[in-house]
Amino acid sequence: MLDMEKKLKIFKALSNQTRFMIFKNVFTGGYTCSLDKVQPGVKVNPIATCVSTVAEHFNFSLPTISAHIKELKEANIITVEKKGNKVYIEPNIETIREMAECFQALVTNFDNNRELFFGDTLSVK
Amino acid sequence: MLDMEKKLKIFKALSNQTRFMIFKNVFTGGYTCSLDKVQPGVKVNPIATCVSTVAEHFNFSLPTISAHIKELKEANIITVEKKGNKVYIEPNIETIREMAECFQALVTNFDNNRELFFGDTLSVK
DNA sequence: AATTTAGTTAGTCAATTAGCAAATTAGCTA
DNA sequence: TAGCTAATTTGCTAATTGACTAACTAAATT
Repeated sequence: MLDMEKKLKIFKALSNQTRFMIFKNVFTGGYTCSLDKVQPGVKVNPIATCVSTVAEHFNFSLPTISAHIKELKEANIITVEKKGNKVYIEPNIETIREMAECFQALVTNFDNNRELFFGDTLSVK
Repeated sequence: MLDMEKKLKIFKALSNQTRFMIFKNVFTGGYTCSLDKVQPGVKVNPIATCVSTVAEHFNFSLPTISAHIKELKEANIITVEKKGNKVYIEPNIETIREMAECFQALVTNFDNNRELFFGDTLSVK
């Protein structure tokens, strides 16, 4: 379960446009870099990318992108794994699934409460 | 549909602990202030609260809380309505529903892609 | 009409953030 | 081993954020 502190980190990580775009592209596999460069025998998720490949797609310096990726990692919405001198980045689907569940729980509870206590109406006299 | 700019605002709004707590309590109805003070004939959501009632529950000044509420409003995750000299605050369930759908769509697409393209396995040789 | 209540606006300040370049570390390659 | 590639760390700056108090506006109460 995601406690408040973890949620705050996730929201903060996703509140910056650059990080949001990195996340988007890591998540949708837009910047795949691993399959064509991987050493024989190295096991890497085929949608993984790496820091410099991500950086190629932004007009920001590598250190800036690296720092953003670190923040996404610390929010636990991506995972990173060093193989050789590259750092492979993958989406952390479990955290996203939990976020979906949190928001959905809010909606469900809200609807249930409204029905149970207020007869499914939003206004009172 | 929530475009990127709207999502960024929502994430930013929820990335601050004070705003997160305000949101939580507005959403779960913890700080109800309206029913016992409402004027005859004034229609207010029974789970609505107002700015000063929220502020009572925090060790921050009223202007600070007011500014936080403004940011939550501009992120469209709460709505505010002035009645007399009070501002009643309500959760905006529709935006939360959309957030739940966005995260769920990400999860669903990820699972589908993995199954379709990678045979439901995360690693390749 | 004067006072109180509810809330916002304006101005200030310290802390944090997001960017950069330079230096450093670690691993690969010739 | 020397040099290249990938990434991180360090130190810097400008902009933004989150808090405050004081001053203000608007509505309700006395």
